[in-house]
Amino acid sequence: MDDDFDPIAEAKANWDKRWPEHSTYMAAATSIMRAQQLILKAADDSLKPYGLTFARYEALMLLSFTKKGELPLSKLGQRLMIHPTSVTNIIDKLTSDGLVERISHPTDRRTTLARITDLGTKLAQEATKAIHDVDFGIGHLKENQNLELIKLINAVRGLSK
Amino acid sequence: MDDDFDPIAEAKANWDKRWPEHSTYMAAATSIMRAQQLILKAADDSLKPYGLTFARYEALMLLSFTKKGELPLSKLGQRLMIHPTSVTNIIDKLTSDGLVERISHPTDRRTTLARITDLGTKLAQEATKAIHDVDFGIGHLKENQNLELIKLINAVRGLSK
DNA sequence: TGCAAATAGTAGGAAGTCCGACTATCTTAT
DNA sequence: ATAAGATAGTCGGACTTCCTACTATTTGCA
Repeated sequence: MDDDFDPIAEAKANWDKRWPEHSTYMAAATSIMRAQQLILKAADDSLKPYGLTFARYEALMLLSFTKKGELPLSKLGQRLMIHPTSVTNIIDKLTSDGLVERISHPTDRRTTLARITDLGTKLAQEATKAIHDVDFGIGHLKENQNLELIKLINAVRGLSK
Repeated sequence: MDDDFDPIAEAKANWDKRWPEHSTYMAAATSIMRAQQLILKAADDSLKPYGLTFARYEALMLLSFTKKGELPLSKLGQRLMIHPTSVTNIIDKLTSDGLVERISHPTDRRTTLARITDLGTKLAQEATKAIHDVDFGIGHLKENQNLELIKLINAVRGLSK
């Protein structure tokens, strides 16, 4: 059994035989899917001791960067590029863990603000150390590889110009 | 309101202020996470008319590439790089849709084979046309961008050498 | 031979994601 | 002024993923 057999290379070979003009799209798309799994797992593992997931960590950090430590849920969703229902889900959990609290917006009664608590701030700091220790699961990359990757994914995201 | 405001660039700027030595890791990791969501959505949307998801489409294609149209579930899991329980889940659904059937391995009574049905084969062909129409959600990339992306993600996956 | 370890698959449960539907509130255009 | 449309958030449901067991079988070593 091949131990460093690469399933993506195998799939690409199958595509090349049948639909060569689509094979690199398939391989690039599949590569991103697999890489995401690896990164998410590394990040989640490093955050587990703090009771956080990567999704919740990102939300917490976003709040910690604001002047007042608060943000409307809708804005949170935009920044994290997730569905409104996912925001509700994430904030529900952060709230029940005492890391965030829901407060009402002073002038717009539709909107709810999430505000980070002192406990949330402290936990975010510790969690950041942990996730930096593994550099988001890609600590083995070089600086210019990171930059190149960001640039290419900007193209994927349609920001290339 | 900025309309082509980029949340990842914003996050990177926040990191640069505080932890500049980790900022490109954060940005690269986050980029991959977001790109995966976009690609998965594009793929799933194109497959929806056929009642398939990307995960199930991949499994179906893998079976269709084999000589006999069958593969042990464990091997399927290795190729798709997913957890054994996810394989069970995917094959359950494909089976109940009549696209695949479970048969027992002739010599090893522990293993179950998944075998693609005629219906499954036909559906896989049609679904492939649909997903090729959108080129896995990244049809706007150029060939060399695909190749560069694959290469960089091989590094992420630790295959660089 | 025979027992421990590895392998294959599944059940149950926790998380996360999305979608559709729905209420409440604000904005805008007539 | 008011009716139509946009925006904010939540609920319920569907789906996928993983993890922790757990059973059944096979392999391998002693």
